[in-house]
This record gives sequence, C-alpha cells and structure tokens, in this order.
Amino acid sequence: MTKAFEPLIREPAYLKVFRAIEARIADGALPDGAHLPTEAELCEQFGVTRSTVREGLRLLEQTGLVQRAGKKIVIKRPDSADIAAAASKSFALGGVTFHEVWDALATLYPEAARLAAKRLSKDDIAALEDTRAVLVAAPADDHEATVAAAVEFFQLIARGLDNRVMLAMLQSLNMMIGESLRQVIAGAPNARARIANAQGELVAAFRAHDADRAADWMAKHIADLKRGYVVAKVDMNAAIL
Amino acid sequence: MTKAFEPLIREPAYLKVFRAIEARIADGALPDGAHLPTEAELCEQFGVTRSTVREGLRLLEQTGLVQRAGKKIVIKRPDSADIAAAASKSFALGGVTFHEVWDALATLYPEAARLAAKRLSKDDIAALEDTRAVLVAAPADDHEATVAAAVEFFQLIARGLDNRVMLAMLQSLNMMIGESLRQVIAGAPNARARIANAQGELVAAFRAHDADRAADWMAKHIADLKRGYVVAKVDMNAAIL
DNA sequence: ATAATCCTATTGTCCGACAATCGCAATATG
DNA sequence: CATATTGCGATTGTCGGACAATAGGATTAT
Repeated sequence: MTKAFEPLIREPAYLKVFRAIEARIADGALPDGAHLPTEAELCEQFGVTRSTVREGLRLLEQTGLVQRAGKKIVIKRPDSADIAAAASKSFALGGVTFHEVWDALATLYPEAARLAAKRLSKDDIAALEDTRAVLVAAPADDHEATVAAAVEFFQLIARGLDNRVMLAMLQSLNMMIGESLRQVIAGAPNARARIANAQGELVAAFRAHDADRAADWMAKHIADLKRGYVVAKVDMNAAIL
Repeated sequence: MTKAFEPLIREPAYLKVFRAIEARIADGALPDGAHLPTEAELCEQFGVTRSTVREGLRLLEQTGLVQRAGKKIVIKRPDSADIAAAASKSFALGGVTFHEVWDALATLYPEAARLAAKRLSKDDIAALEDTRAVLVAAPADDHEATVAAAVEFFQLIARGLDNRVMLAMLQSLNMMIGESLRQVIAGAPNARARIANAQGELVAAFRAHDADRAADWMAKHIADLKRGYVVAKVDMNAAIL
C-alpha cells in the first residue's frame, strides 16, 4: 500500500520565528542596518508569546544576523570577520593542531601572496610598510606588539585580495597565526628580525608586481614559522589553545 | 580625578548560562556525546528560571555545540562540515559573487591537488574513480546526479588531505561549487564530458603522485568551470543563490 | 520474543508580572 | 542659547507557574 500521507513536519515555533526573520533578511526585505520591531510587536505579528519570540531571537543573535545596539536589535549580515571568528573558534574547539594550521598556511598563503602581487594597490603596499615599521619599532621584549604587527601584516594582504571568500578564509587562519606566534616569539630570540626581513622582501616583491618572488618569500616566511616552532619546542601535534 | 571604580560588567543571565556550558565543553568536562541534564536540572544548578536556561540553550544550539537527539541534548563539537555549512550560508547571505567563489577555487584548489598527489591513499584514489564512474554513468539529462558526482569528487579530494582546517575551507567552497555547477550544466552541453575527462587526468596524476600534473589539471578543471559560466551566460558578478 | 499499551518525565508554549535599563523628552543650569 | 540633569515611558531581562504534546521507558498482552 502506498503511503497516503506525507509525514508532517512539526517544527518548534521558535524555529519558525527564526526562519521567518532569517528569510526576510536573506531576501532583502530587512536590509542591513534596519532594526527589528520590539519583542512585543513580534509577538503580535507571529501570534506567539514573548518567551517563544525571545528564543528565536537568540538563534538569530548567535547566527550573527542581528546585533544588539543598545536596546534595539539591528540587522547585520555576517561579514568576513564574523565568519572567520566563528570558524576559528570552532577549529579551536575541535582541537585543531599546530601542524594542521601550519599546513594550511603553507598551502594557501604563498598563492595568496601571488595574487597580492597582482592586486595590491599602492595604498595597500604603503599600509604594509607602515605595519612593518610598527613591528620594527616595537620594543624587543614587547611580544604582544610584535605578534599584533605580524598578524596585521597578514590581514592587510588578505584584505588586499579583494575577494570576500578568500578574505574570510585567510582571516580565520590569521587569528590562529596569532596563537601560534605568541608561543613562538617568546622562545625564538631572533624571530622578530626574521619576520621583519621576510616582510621587507614581500613588500618589495609586491611593489614590483613579481608574483613568483612574492610566493617564494611567503613560503619562506611560513617555513620560518615552523622553524620557530621547533626552536620554541612547540609540539606540532598539540591543539592550538 | 582618577576613576574610583571599574565599570562593572553586567551580562544577561542567559549569556552566562551559555558561556558556562560552552566552557565545560571546551575544557572537555562535557565530552562529545555526553548529554546535558534536563532543563529543570539546569535551572536548579544555575539558579535561574527555565526561560533563561532555554535562551541559553538556543545559543548553544545555533553555535553547533549541542544537538537535539530526540528529547535529549547531546554535546557535539562542530566538525568541518558544520563549519563549512555555516560559512557558506554566511557567504550566500553576504551576496558573494560567482567571481569571488571562482577566484577562490582557482587559487586554492590547484594547491590542494598538489597536496592530494602526495597524500591520497590508494583507497582514496579508488573512491575517486568510483565517483567518476558514477558521473560517467549518470543519464545525460540528469543534471542533479552530475552535479552531485562532480561535487563528491571535490569532497573526496578535500577529505584526503588529512587536514581539518583545509577540509573545512575546501568543503565550504564545494558547497558553493554545487550552486555554480547547477547553473552551468544545464546550459553547457558537453560539460559532463569535459568534467569526466579532467577527473580522469586528475586520478592518473594522483596515482602517479605527480603533484605538478595534478595541479595543472586541476587548474584546467577550474578554468573549464569559468568557461561554463560564459557559455551558460551566467553573470559573474551576480550573487550566488 | 515481539508487539501493543500505558505512564511519566521532559519539552514546547503560554500567561502574567516586575525590576532593571535605555532612550528620549522635559527641565534645570551655566 | 547651549549644555547638563532629571524624570518618564517603553522595552528588555528575569521570574514563577501552568498545561498540552510528546518521547522513551515500563508494562502488559499476544
């Protein structure tokens, strides 16, 4: 006998609230920056109680689709930074290892550098030099400043690629680079000098639009990071954070 | 006058509930597969009401840290697929264009293929051939089967790299490849034959552990996708989905 | 042993209430 | 007149209790 009825889908009301609002955001009915009606109004519109609406709102909130600005809830589509932050948090929870992160860096970043050599604007390159200057100027014992400048250098490259997909991916790597570097820099005395040198060569390659050279130096730069691990005696198979 | 008091941090209780449980998951106190106590018990432990607990649970839920299995809530750390799904959904919401996705594919996948040539096991390669066989065997007018097989081929490569970071990134690209291909295949008659050919060459390169050849054919494979866009008259600057 | 039935714990939803807080308007102050 | 202060109202955060629906386990019947 053939089935007479479809299994009827029952979804909690709070999920329906979530999806309804999500759909409006997706189709542009609720544009970026618009603010949601008050909870009471949503109750009325959806015909559910405030508790239910609030559970739905919590889902939206965590998805990164809305943000509380003071008392109002404003629509904000997730940008690259949001995606990257969520991803790297998940990676950390998943116990991703130094080796996996480094491996990804070594695979992706030389190609990113290759693109950067073609795409970075003069302003982008100037910003890179500024950041390099900050790194060079940082006190030798201020590891945090060194890490910050090194990461910012990567960030600038990622942003200069003019591609939100790659930006999000590289950005999530960048956040994890930060964690890695923190552990390396304290234990590897001349790390900062080596970083500064690599950055200098990279900037020169970018300026010359020399993709091969940029990729090459980026590969060296990343390889150096691994050497840093060894010197600092970091276990490559340990989880980051 | 110097400030006499720190600004005291006040966080909604439902956020504290969320963070408390999240922390327990992060530090391993709540291992994967464990199940959370009932809402009533959580109320008691945290000293808040059920509404509050539930709002916290909704946050956990959307973060992907827990999953409802029937009535119980079980702990489940987000895996690569979760990260990829969340990321590609965000990309879609952000209006990422075909061009951005293709650009990322063209940048990342040849390098992935290079790694794959070194890392894929015999079983991995056999699975690739099986998938290719499925694609070849699919009826010419069954676009969906063709898309599925083509995407699965990419999935197998990504999984074979043995790196969760790269897996998550490639996987999110794969999900978007699906969207792209769907639009291309209907409009590009011999797309399937070209895909099958590229897949064959890739498998051969993998089998020979020839990284350069693998990267080369992958680049061609991706370039073909762009030609498909042109033939199918897809606007590269249009948003995916 | 398997299938059908009942029970109970738990979830999903609702209602009503109140304190805390934010935004804004009305007011006071210079 | 411009700026700071105060007060008010709307809105959120939290509470407590309530009830129907349901999933899962225990119990009974086949």
